[in-house]
Amino acid sequence: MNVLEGLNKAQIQAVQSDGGPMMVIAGAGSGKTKVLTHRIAFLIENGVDPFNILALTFTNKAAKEMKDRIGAMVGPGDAKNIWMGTFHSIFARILRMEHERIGYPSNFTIYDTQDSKSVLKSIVKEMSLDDKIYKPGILLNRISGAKNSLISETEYKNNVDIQATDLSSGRPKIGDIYVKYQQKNFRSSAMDFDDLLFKTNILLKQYPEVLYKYQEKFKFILVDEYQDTNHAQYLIIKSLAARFENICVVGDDAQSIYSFRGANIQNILNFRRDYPDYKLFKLEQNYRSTKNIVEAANSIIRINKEQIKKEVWTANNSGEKINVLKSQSDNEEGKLVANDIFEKSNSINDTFNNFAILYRTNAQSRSFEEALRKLNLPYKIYGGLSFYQRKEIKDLIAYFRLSANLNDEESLKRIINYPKRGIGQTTINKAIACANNNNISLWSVLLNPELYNFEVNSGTRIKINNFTSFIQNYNSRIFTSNAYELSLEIAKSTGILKDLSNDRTPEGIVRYENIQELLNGIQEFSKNSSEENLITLGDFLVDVALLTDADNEKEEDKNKVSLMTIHAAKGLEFKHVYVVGLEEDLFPSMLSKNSRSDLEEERRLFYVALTRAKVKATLSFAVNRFRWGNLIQCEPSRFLDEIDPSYLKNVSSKPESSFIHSNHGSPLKNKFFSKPHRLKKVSKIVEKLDDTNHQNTNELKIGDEVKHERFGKGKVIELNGDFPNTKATVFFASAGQKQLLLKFAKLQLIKN
DNA sequence: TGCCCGGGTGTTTTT
DNA sequence: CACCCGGGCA
Repeated sequence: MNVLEGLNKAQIQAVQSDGGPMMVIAGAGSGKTKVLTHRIAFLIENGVDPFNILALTFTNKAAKEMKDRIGAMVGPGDAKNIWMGTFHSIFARILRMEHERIGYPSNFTIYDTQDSKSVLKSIVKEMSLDDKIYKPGILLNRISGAKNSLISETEYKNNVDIQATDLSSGRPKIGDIYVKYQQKNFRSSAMDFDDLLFKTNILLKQYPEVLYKYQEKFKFILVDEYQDTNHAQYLIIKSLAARFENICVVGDDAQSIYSFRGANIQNILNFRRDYPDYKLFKLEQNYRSTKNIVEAANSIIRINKEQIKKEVWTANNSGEKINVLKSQSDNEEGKLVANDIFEKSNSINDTFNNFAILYRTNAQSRSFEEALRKLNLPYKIYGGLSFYQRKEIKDLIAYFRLSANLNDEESLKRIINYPKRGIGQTTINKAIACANNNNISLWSVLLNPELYNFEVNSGTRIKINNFTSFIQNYNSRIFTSNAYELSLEIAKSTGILKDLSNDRTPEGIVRYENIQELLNGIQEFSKNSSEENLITLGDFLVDVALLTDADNEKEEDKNKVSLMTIHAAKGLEFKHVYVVGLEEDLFPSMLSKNSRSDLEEERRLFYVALTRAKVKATLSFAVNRFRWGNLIQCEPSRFLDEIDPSYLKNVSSKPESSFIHSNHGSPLKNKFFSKPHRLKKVSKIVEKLDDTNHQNTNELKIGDEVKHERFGKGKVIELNGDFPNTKATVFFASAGQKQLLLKFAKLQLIKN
C-alpha cells in the first residue's frame, strides 16, 4: 500500500516532510492519527529502522491501534519493533532497564493513585497530624504538581515561595510529608505515576552516557496529543530529541483539556522557541462531522482568547441541526435521552455502538443507566471504577505484586490478613513502627522480628511465619513459572477463590466473576508461553498499574451505547452524540468559574464533546437535579447561549412521539436565548477580563514583580516585541528564568 | 480481633 | 445519596 494514498495535500506535506523539528496543528476530525501513522510508515519505507522510532501516545489503546494500522502498511514485523506507548509505560520500561543508576530494583512496583493516597494517609497518621487538614487528595496534588515541575522533596522544603504557600493554606508540613513519602516508597521499592517521569528526567540529566544511548536509539521521535503533555514530559522529549532534532509533535491547542494534570499550552510555545527553524503544518479540513456540527463548534471555540488561529472547515453535508433537550429533572433527562436513542436506532436502523452519552462527571451516569436498562438498551460505561481498581482484583493482584516485590508495603498491608489469618491491626501497626524506626521495609521486619525489636507473642509469630513462608515460595517462582499456572495456584491456595464463591449475594457473584475474568486475562496473556519462551506473572505485572479499562475491550461490548466522561471520549468519534448535563456549575464546573483559564478549558472540553459527533449532536440540560442528596435548581449552561443559534433546533421538552410520560412539558421555546440579561452579563465579564489582560500587557515594565499561576512569584527582567506579541523574560524563584508570551501567560502584577 | 451500625463528609476531569 | 471511618459490642 502506498503510504500517501487517501491523504489530502496538507496531510501529504506533513507525512513526507524531511526530518527535523515539525509541529502539526490538527483541528478536530482532521486526520491527525492518520498523519501520524502514515508518517511513521513513510519513515520506515524510506529506510528508517523501526527500532529507531519512538512514538508517544496518550493512551495504551491509541498506541495499539496505531501499531495495527502501521502494521497493515509496512508489515506487522516492522510495526512491532517501534517503541510505541504512553509516556508512562515507555519510561517505566526504560527505568526497569536502567534501574541500577537510580538505585531501584528492576522489579519495582508502580503505585496507582489509590496506593499513593493510602501511603499518604498512613504518613499523616504516623506524624499525628490532623487528617481533616492533611487530606490525602490534597497532599497528592501538591506532591504531584511538584514532581511534574521537577521539584524534588529537598527543593520543595527549601523553596521559600512554596513554603509560604503551604503555610498560608494551613498545611506547613507538606514538605515533611513529601520527604517521608519518597522515603517510604523507596523502601517499598515503589514508584508512583509521577516518579516515572521525574526519575526519567533525573536519569537522563545525571547520566550523559544513558542520555546518549537513548538519543542514538530514538533517532525519530513522534508525540501525539502534544497539547496535553506536562513540563516533565516536555523536558524528556526535549533532551531525547536534542541530538538529531527529528521531532514531530501533533496536537490541537483547542483540545487541551488536561491542565489540571499539569498540561500546558506553554509547551507549544516552547516548541517554537526551542526549534526556531521548525516546520509548521496545519490540518484544517474536518472529515468527521457535518457542517452544522463543525460550524457550531467553531462558534464556541472562537470565544476563547488563548488559541492558535486556525479555520476548521468541512466539505461534508450540512446535516441536521443540533437538538436541545430540556428536562425537569436528572431522571427525566435520562429517560429523554434513552428514548431518543431507542427511537433513532429503530427508525434509521443504526446499531447501538453508534451512540454515545457524554457527561462532565462520572457521577452523572446513574440516571442514564437506569433509563437505558428500562428500555432494554445495551450500554457500556467507560471509566468510573476501573476493573483494575475493584477491591477483589486489587486483592489478588496484591498477592502477585508482593510476590514479585517483597518490599511492596501497600500490597503487604492489603493481604497480610486477607483472607483472615488472625494477624490484626495492632500487630501490623507495631511492625510498621519498627520498619519506620529502622528505615527498613515492612517485609524485613516480619522476616526477622528480633533484629528490629519487633515484639510479638509466639502464637502471632507462628501465623506471621506461615504467611511469609508461603509468600516466599511464590516469590521464588514468580519469574520462573508460567503466569497462568501460578496465578491460579495463588487464587486457590490463599483461599480467595473459596472465600468469594461462598458469597452468594449478587455483589459476591460479580466479584467471583471478576476474579475469573482476571485469571482468564492472564491465561490469554500467557497463551504463547513455552519452555524456551516462558511468560511469567512477573511479565504480566510489569505495567498492570498502567492499564485501563479501554485496554481490554471485550467482544460482547461491541454493540453497546457508550457512556463516558468527555475526557474519556477524547480521540473517539460516534455518529450520534448526546452531551448532557449542560447546566451552570456542572458544565462549566463550579470550580472552574473563578478563573478565566479554567473556564476556557471547560469551553475546550465542550468543543471536544461536540466534535465527537459525526452525524448528529444532541445537547441536554435539566432544570432540577439531585446533588449532595437534595434537589437543586439549575440554570442552563452558558455554553448553550454561546453557540450560534442558527445551528440549533428549538428547545423541546418532549420527544417527538412520546410513550414515556413527560408531563409538565411546556415546550419553553428558546428559553435560554430569550434571556438577554444573562448574555450581557457574560460578555461583560469577558470584557472585564480583557481589560485586566491588556493592562498587564501594556503596563508591565522591567523590574515588576509578578505572579504566575504555575511558577509562582517572579521578577520581570526583560521585555521584547510589541503588543499583542510582547514577550517577557521573567525570573521565578521556583522555576528559574522563563520566557513568556504575555497574551498567553497569566501574569498577575504584584508590585511595581 | 471482628463485625455492625451511625454519623460525618464530600464531587471534576486521569496516566 | 454513597462512602468511609470510628466507636461500641460480641
